[in-house]
Amino acid sequence: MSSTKTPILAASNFIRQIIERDIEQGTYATRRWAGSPGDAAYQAAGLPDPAKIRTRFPPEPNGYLHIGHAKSICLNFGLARDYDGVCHMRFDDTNPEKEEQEYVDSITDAVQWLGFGWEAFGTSHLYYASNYFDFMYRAAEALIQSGHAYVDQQTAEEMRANRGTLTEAGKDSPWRNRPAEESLALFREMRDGKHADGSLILRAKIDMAAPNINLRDPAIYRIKRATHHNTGDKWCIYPMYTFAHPIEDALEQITHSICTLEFEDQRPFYDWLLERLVEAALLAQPLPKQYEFARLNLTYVVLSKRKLIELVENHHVSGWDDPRLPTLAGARRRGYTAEGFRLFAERIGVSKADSWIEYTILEDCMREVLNISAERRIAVLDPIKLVINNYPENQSEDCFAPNHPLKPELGKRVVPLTRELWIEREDFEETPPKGYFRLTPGGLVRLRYGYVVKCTGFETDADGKITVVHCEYLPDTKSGTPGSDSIKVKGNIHWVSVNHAYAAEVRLYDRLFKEAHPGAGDSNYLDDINPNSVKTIIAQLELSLKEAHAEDRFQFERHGYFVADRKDSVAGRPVFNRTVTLRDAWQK
RNA sequence: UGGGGAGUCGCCAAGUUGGUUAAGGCACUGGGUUUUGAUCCCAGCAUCCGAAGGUUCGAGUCCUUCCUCCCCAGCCA
Repeated sequence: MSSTKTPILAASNFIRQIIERDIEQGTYATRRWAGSPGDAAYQAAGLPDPAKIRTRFPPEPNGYLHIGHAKSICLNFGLARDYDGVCHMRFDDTNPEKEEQEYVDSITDAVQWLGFGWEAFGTSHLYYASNYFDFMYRAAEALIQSGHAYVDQQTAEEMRANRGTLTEAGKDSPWRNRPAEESLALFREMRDGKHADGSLILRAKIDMAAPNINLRDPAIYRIKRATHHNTGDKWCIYPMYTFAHPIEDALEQITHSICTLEFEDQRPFYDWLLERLVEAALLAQPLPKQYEFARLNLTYVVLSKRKLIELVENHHVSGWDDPRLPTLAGARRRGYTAEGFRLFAERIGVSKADSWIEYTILEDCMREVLNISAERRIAVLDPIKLVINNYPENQSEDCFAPNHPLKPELGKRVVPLTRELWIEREDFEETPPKGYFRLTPGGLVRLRYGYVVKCTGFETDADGKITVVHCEYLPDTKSGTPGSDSIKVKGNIHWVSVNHAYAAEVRLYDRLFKEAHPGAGDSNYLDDINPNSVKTIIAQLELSLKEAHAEDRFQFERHGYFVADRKDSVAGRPVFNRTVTLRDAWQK
């Protein structure tokens, strides 16, 4: 009947095909691994690498991870898992001005929360680009000595001007052909702090007329006096991403270096650099290869770092973990599950085509996972009182509600029925629209897990707003008793005993943006913010919910999936966040 | 109007070297089950693969031309 639908089966994609081909052809079979990252000589002394492939997830610790990163994480770690390889957790921390320890902590948390780890073949594979600064420096000197790099002293403005344009070739720097010894001496002075920030820069010497702008002598090492979160003040020069990343991959014996499309133009430099370092005997073949895939675009969401920061700093949301934010920290508070994200990642696939995934796909994945895993509970979110006039006062009767309709082994729990109950305001209509089959004057409806009742009247306040609904119950119709369904009713509404309820704070979240493409065209994405993205209410919950622990997830029957907020819940007084509603085929 | 990529059903996405009727998922539409208008089950859903030509017995898969979209001119990653 149910649960066999969720198994996550990996679909074919171009990256898997490349990996399968490489494994079949033994492309990386000769690699050796000495137990940790290192240069050619070090690795050569190692054993054949037990990992069939090595991938890596290389975030810069300068922000929080979001749903887009989840795609990359699932891809890289998932590939390693599926092909007997390992995925390195690597912080690409080459720019000390932007990076902080706080971010590395939140990132490792998020990756582990998603269900992945970096312990494999007996060791941890948590690495930092900054741990390779010594090697990078060595590689830079080797490049200078082989005539493949030089120290330029043009200003940033001059460099930009001489880079040319998309259609015009650039001009050689006047310092381009200075002797290698001179560049070497200058580079060492840069390292030794003898020059001001920005006054000198190390550039690769390739071709100022290259049609690919990234090959027009790209900057590879800059002077930047900043305290690094990891290396402190040891260095005042830092490598650029362009230079550092290929080296990081090579030192770690990465086989498949998977990144997003915008790095495609960078690949020729990636290969050029590594080949030069092989010539310098610093690295050995086979070299890692870079492959690019399309980053995730999700409707009704913004994923750009700049916009996320703006939303947080300008208090459009409560913080980086606001449940409305697409950050992993936010999604977690919202109640989204790691398994749901993994399902999502497989479901959307991997390709090179720019695409926009409909947000409902993500929600569906969460529903699919939660439907199987979440126990059911009863919650009245917008209460009005229902009085059963023919039911004795001071009487209480046990009704039995299954904890999970798909898993009878989880048993049932007792919910007490009394004369006065809370029911959902929308479950009563004085003048029902066509097709409405809940409570109406004179109509019958079943109190879920209890009796069938007949509406006998209702009360309103001065504004005509319904305050109390009256009914009478039919004694022989109690759920679970013989003949209880002799009277068929289509409507089935939930309820909570007034005397046995837990009045709790519940946050009803909706999407943060009301437009599928926030800020599309000339509009400002901030103007597309949904003013009703959260509604905080006091709901009447069945008493058992009072004991819920932070991050416990439930399906509130007929409403949706909710989670006890991991931040604001207190023992004995949990607060709930709505993760996602149930599907609703009833259009009102 | 330089370079690099991408265009297969509303949204994703398979489609190995050209070979019967173009996978699958989501959405949608019918029908069934159901004490959640949920779930689940069944059925339907591209004569067509950005366009136009061409090669071939045969093309989404090869060739030509064209169109559209994305990325690149940080001492960011």
